[in-house]
Amino acid sequence: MADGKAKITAGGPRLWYMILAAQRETQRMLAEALRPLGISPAQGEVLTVLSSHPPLTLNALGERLVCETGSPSRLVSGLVRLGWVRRSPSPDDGRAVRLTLTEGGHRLAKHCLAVTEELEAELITLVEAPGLTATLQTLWRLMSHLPAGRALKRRAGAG
Amino acid sequence: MADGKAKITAGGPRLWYMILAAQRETQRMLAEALRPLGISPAQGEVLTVLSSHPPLTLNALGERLVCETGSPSRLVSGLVRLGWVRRSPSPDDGRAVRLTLTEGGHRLAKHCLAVTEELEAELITLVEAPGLTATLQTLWRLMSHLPAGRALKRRAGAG
DNA sequence: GAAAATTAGATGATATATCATGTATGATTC
DNA sequence: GAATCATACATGATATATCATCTAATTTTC
Repeated sequence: MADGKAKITAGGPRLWYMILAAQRETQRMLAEALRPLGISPAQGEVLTVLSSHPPLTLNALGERLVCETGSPSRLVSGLVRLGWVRRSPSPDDGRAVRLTLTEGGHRLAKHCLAVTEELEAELITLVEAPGLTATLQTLWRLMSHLPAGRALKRRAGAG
Repeated sequence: MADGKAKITAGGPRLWYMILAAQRETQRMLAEALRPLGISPAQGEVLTVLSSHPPLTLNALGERLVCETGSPSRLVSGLVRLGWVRRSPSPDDGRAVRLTLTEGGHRLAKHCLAVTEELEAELITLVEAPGLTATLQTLWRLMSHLPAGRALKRRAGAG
């Protein structure tokens, strides 16, 4: 089986394994690229979402994350401990928590975004853009009605 | 941003998040489909690889798995405990372990493969096949030189 | 306005993934 | 053939992801 000729039918790599492999590898690359910043890919996702949105509650943050499903308490706790995120009580709901970035958190989020974009650009040139665009469109169509896809949609929606 | 128009450039969903979202969702579906069989997606991967290959050592198995990188000792231990896999000493290398499926393991592997193929067929019709083919080819090109992609290649190679 | 239902978040438990270390066997070198 | 090195696997530690449970606060219902 030569490159670019993976069969989808029985015997060829299953769809899952292709997707899983892609996830593992990109995760690895991203983890390596973010290591100098001292954060994990999941933490980076939280920082970038918080930096591009008005203050979010834990729940609203969770609705915009792909890396975790429920309310990302522990993920956020780590970032609070590192000093990048602030937890404050929500003014209008005693149950809710208001999440904001600290000064350093904002700087780090920018840095993280820059690293991510650079790595992504490398990757895109690596695989020739037109095909990748089609790929992403297909993936998007595949998932736009599933939880993880809706998380991305919410994120895009609110700017 | 409408369906099928996800931008890859800044502001649109990042490549990672699309891939991560696809992985999370397909993982969820597969886990649900395999739950009646009492195995996880990772365990299912081990079973199907073992069923289509001559007896493998732990190391050789690891080289053909996407779900884990190193030597999947613990993953296999679970399957041994369940009675689906047999660990025996390798005849020609005192360090190595020879992994084979038990009778029940073979049956379960077949069952697992059937479930997987059915689910995949559903998914493929769900997203219209031509685009998906292109997607998989692109993913394959993206990863054929990375560890996870090589694992798939080894698997395809040895039949 | 009191009781019931819902919601936000924290937390414990389990499974999984990654990294590092340890131990025994085999291969290499001299 | 003894010492060194590499390999196969197991295992401990840590981080992460998922599920279930628990508490406190809000909303709903009557």
